Amino acid sequence: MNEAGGRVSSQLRKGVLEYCVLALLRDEPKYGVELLTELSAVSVMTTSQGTIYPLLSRLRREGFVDTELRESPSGPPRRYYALTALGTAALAEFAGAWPLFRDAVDHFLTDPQGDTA
Amino acid sequence: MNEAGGRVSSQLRKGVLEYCVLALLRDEPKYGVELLTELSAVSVMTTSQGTIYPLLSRLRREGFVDTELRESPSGPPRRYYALTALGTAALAEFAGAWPLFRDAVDHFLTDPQGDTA
DNA sequence: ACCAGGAACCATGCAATGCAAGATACTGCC
DNA sequence: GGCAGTATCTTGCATTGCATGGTTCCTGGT
Repeated sequence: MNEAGGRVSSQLRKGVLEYCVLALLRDEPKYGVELLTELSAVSVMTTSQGTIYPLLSRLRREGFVDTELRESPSGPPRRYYALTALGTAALAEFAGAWPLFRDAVDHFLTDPQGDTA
Repeated sequence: MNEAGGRVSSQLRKGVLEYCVLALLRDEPKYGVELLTELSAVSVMTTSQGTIYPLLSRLRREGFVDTELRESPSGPPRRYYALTALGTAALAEFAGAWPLFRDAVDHFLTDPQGDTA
């Protein structure tokens, strides 16, 4: 029940977080906590470890990312996630569907009756 | 199954459909099948009775809408749904949260590293 | 009167996904 | 050895869209 980004934002994240993560990995491999940090940079996308790790596992299981364990300069080893060709394609598919969806919601919010364009 | 608006759009709808319905009711009460038709006008929002009726039941249970049974000129009676003050407030809350969320996704899709503004 | 068909509504069971809470493991410092 | 900090992962749960099927009511043909 956090007020600022509460129930609404939580439901909004469904099905989008996955692609934000893929987008974050577009340029270079990153590890879990790093992704968490970059997501938090945009407050509405802030999420937790309990969300990100199952999500990353699923992405790996479905072949969207490859993983590689690397030693950390200080701490336990980090698992780095890198986009595969399949992951790139999935991201592209989302990038195509998103504007349609976004404009649809904008449409309903601003002009529900659609008559007085 | 529908490929064009398949798994991606389906997940995108989660948590948004509810508010699109509230937006549709903003100006005047409407009944189930009518909402289904207006949603379908924007293809990515197309959904089914199995989605809309449980959703409308929930909106009623939570006090976002009031219902009124009216006779139909031809067919069984129609249950009309009208926005309550609570529903109007929920819609306003969503209308406030949506632009933040929308811009966040746009940000990740277009500039995942966010450094070269 | 009777039956076929369609319009409208609703309930049940399932799948996908985000989340809170907790468990495990590795490193460095004292 | 013990403690703190970083990082990964698992389990159980709540929410929500969806497919399927069933019920009620009206209309039209015979």
